[in-house]
Amino acid sequence: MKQAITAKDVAKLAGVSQSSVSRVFFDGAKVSEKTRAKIMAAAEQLGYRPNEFARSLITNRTRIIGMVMKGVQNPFYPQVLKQFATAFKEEGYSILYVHTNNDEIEAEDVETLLNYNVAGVIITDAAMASTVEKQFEVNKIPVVFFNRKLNTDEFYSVCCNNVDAGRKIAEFLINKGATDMAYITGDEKTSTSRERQRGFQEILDQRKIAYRQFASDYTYNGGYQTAMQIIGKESLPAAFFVANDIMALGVLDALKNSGIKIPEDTKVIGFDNIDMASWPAYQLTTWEQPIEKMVETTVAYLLNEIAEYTGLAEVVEVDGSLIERFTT
Amino acid sequence: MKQAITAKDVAKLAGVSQSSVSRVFFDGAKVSEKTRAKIMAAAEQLGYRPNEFARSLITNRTRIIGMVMKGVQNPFYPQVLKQFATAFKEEGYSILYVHTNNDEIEAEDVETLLNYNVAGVIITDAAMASTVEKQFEVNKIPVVFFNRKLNTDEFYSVCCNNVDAGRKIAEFLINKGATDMAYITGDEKTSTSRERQRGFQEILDQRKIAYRQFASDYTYNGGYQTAMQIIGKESLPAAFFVANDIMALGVLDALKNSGIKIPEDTKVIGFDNIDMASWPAYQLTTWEQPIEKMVETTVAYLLNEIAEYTGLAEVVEVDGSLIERFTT
DNA sequence: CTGAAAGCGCTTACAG
DNA sequence: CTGAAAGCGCTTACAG
Repeated sequence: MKQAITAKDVAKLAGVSQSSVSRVFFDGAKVSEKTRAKIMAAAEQLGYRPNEFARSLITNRTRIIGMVMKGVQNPFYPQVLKQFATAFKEEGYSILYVHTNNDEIEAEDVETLLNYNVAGVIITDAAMASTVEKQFEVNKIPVVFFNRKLNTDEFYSVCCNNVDAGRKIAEFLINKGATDMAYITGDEKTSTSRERQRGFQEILDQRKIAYRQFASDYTYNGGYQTAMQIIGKESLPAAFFVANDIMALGVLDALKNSGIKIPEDTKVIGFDNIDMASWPAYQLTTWEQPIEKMVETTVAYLLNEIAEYTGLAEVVEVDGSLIERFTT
Repeated sequence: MKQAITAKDVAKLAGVSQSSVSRVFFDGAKVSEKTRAKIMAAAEQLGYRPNEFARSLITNRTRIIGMVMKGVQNPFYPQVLKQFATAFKEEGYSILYVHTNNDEIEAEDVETLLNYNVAGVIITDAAMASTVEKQFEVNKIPVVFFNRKLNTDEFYSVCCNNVDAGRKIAEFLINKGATDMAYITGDEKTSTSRERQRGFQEILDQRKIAYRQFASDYTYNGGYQTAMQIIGKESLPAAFFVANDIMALGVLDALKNSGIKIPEDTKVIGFDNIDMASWPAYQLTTWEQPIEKMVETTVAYLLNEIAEYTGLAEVVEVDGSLIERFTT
């Protein structure tokens, strides 16, 4: 009842074979201009669209990209999703959105991706077990970790240059005159949090500047709570480097609520440059992640791998840049 | 090369027919426990998964829900996306994410949805031309407008009870002693903005309370700019009803930046109850949209229509509730 | 309960 | 360049 119009119908109306209809709608096939015109006219009249499933069944490939996301509460990710959706639409690919509730991508989600035989997979903030990895590999489905690096070097991964950003941030704060500093971590299982920390601490150690670290979780509430605990118990550091913006906003609110003046009493710098960082209420100095470049890189890689699978594993690091506002 | 394992392979290993393998993996088909066990064992050993495309081709239905979104910059929508993804995953459905850049859903996006023969469509903040409507109808694809109501009554639509919420908000502010009020609109093409306004103004008119209206656009920056213009030129109203939260935050920041005390000098109430509304920096009084109930209603409707298409068009309005914080 | 067979709507060698 | 035909991996009447 659904999908009433098939290539056969078009063929009949146009007075040609079904194969010719197929050729018109399949890129790369040859048809004479004359038959093409006849077929296009008939197709238009009937409202024909090729059945994507029949097509996928026979070609054994799809034009679907699996997008695995977890942290939609962080505005960074909706932004990323939007950009991927837009970029892939231009290339004729659609997005299968898979929301995972776990740190690690769930078996069920992998099933979904494999069932739909996705052309490629982008994983934004989840990890992946090595058994899962094998499944994608066996099926020659390229996978990109976006904004995450795994411990193994068996994956293609697109990140901001986090270590270097940490270094630059340290130097920036030193130049601002900060003499002791605190790093508020994100989820410590993530490469992003660890690498930002590494670069940051490296410079402070070199310059013999006091370094403290407080564990948090990449959420607004986490940042708020962590800052409150510091304010209650510890001396105030001269500057905070907070592992991402949304958490930095929490830190900022906690400090302000406690009557601490920014940037006079202490300074705060975040990471990501989400929209809110530029809001008048915050005016957060931060490190901009080059989302566009990261997305471009990811799309280019996936399209290449789709065209010819190589399984290339590599970590691509794109440079971000400091955005100075009023919290430093 | 991909999708190496088919039902045939499993059948061979289990010593049964391919039809029996199919029956084991197709809900509702009957197989004896004995053959089922044999087949399951073989399937597990080989890592068999039914090919979703072959399945869809023959049954002429899919387990894909098309999700059309525009405004991912408003944190309300990522929240909605997450809840839909989670709810549909439980039902065995996947989400095809379609990002539209237009107010009206684009022809290209409709093509995508039709090509994938989606089982149902959810449209969150875009409109739809009537030609498009027909296409879904002809294909018996159920469509839900989520948080939007169209001018025509030809669609199923799930909303918060916006008119009533507007009334309640007016009464609430009157009880707080506000004697003249302003409504800051969202995008005026949307039903949500107009209906919230209607209920709000209705009560003010009844009580003969001064009402002003300022056009804005549902974004943070829009709220900020609109408030700034009011502050420059107009007398300050005793209370603002701002058509959504993200814009209310902009209004709040503009007021605060201008040295206006809240809730003493003026009051502000938003709409949605996004996470940020509860942040210490804002503590925004707002109207909570019952996302969960709205999602449940939508999912239930779609599953019904998928099971048996009726094309039922109805506007379902779910009641929200006032969340009082410190801006009123 | 089970198997053989038709058929879903396409793509793609293979002839002509 | 074009058509007839095989086949992708399933579901589903139809017999037995």
